[in-house]
Amino acid sequence: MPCMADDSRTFSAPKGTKDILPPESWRWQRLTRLAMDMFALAGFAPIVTPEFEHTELFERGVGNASEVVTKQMYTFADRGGRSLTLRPEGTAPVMRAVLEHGLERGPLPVKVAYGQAMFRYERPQKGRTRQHLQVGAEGIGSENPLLDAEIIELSHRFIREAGLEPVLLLNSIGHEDPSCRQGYLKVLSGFLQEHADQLASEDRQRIETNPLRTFDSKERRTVEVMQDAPLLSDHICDACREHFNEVASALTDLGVGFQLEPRLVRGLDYYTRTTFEYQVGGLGAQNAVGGGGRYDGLSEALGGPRLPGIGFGLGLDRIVLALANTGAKSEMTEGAVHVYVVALGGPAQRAALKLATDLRRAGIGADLDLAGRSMKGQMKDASRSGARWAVILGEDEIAKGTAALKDLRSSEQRTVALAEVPAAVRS
RNA sequence: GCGGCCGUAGCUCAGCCUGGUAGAGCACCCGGUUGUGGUCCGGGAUGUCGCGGGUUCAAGUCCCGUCGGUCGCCCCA
Repeated sequence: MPCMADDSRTFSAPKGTKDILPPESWRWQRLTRLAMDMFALAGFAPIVTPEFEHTELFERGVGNASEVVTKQMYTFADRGGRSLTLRPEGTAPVMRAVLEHGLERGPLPVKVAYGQAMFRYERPQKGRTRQHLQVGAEGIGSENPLLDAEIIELSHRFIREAGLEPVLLLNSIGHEDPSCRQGYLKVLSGFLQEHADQLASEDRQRIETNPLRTFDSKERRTVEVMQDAPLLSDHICDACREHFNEVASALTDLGVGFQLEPRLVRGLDYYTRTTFEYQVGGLGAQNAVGGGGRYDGLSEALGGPRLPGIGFGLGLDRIVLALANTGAKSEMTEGAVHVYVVALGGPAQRAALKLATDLRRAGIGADLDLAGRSMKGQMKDASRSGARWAVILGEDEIAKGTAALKDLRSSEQRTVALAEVPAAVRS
């Protein structure tokens, strides 16, 4: 692959970014539309937030202890000296927008959906780039466990509709209170201290900073120790347990299969209670195509009122990657061109452009050759374009006000009046 | 931030070990048909062999550096 970063004549895309080119770009567009349409059918309206925010939003929202904030943010100072950061995740910006515009004073829950790029400064590898596209939805302003179920069912259905068979992992991580998660963290820290000498050194450091994350470790020694670690699910408060049971039974009602995963921990600090993650194969070292959870304390962390909510984010890049692995036929090559207008001779080109334009104005996909190809070349290009019909305009046809209409599937050809072409190709 | 592998035509890659004038397939364009595609046949264009330095009469090939890609660790969608 030519890389010309140090060549003065050409450029390459920045490290960790990529271009999405035809024909693959069709699949991306289709998936994004499918997501936003499905979310809309469930009452989630589109929202668009800025590509960058005040750095402080993520520090306070996502959490200073999280890896995303400490190591992975694209932070820069603008000309006014403000510290800004390219959006690394979608939920904090949405909550900020809700609070800024007082949407929480309207009907609740606020239900919004997005399809936007996220930026994280990481070492690229399979399924991980520095800019990736996520589709997601947020339901803000309700504690009802049925909202959890609604959100989870929606994300689950989208992944399946996209063509994957995900495993849904479900857990509750309780809420921030001595009677619940904080109490548990003391128990867990105690346990980790006791076994500190058996942990991998990197995990030993996390006892102080973020003990929950030791459950994520892939170090064999740590994993073995964690087999016997006390589980959060055994220590959450009654209210959280009840909430979780409601979510689980509602999901069962809806026919959504899930797997309880008491060790599931997610990387963003704002999560409370319900957390979930979707896993599929074929992603290399990565295995999650998406996830989400409740963030009942996020609004208050940002200085707003108590405003519980839940949402999810799904990585389009990983979904596309996993799809390629299923061997799912990529019928993504077909564009929207239905008619290809073949022009014979320079003067005919003008008539061909006119006809193609008329067809487009009538809502019919049409293309033509403006590169000066031979007739054979144009017919080949017509075939390549995926068009069903070829309309041939030569001197004879123009003189008579007709066109030769060829069905590219059956190879049948007939002559029709020029004005009747749109009607003829509609059938 | 750390480690493995890889940079040769638009794409996939051979050539590198054993230094001697740059190759294949696919794709693209033209022709085989006074105006007819998807098959077939013939022809054609295309490369600072990632970049910089070193060794040598001679470097795509050997050595050093560098940039990039890729996969993994960490973490996450």
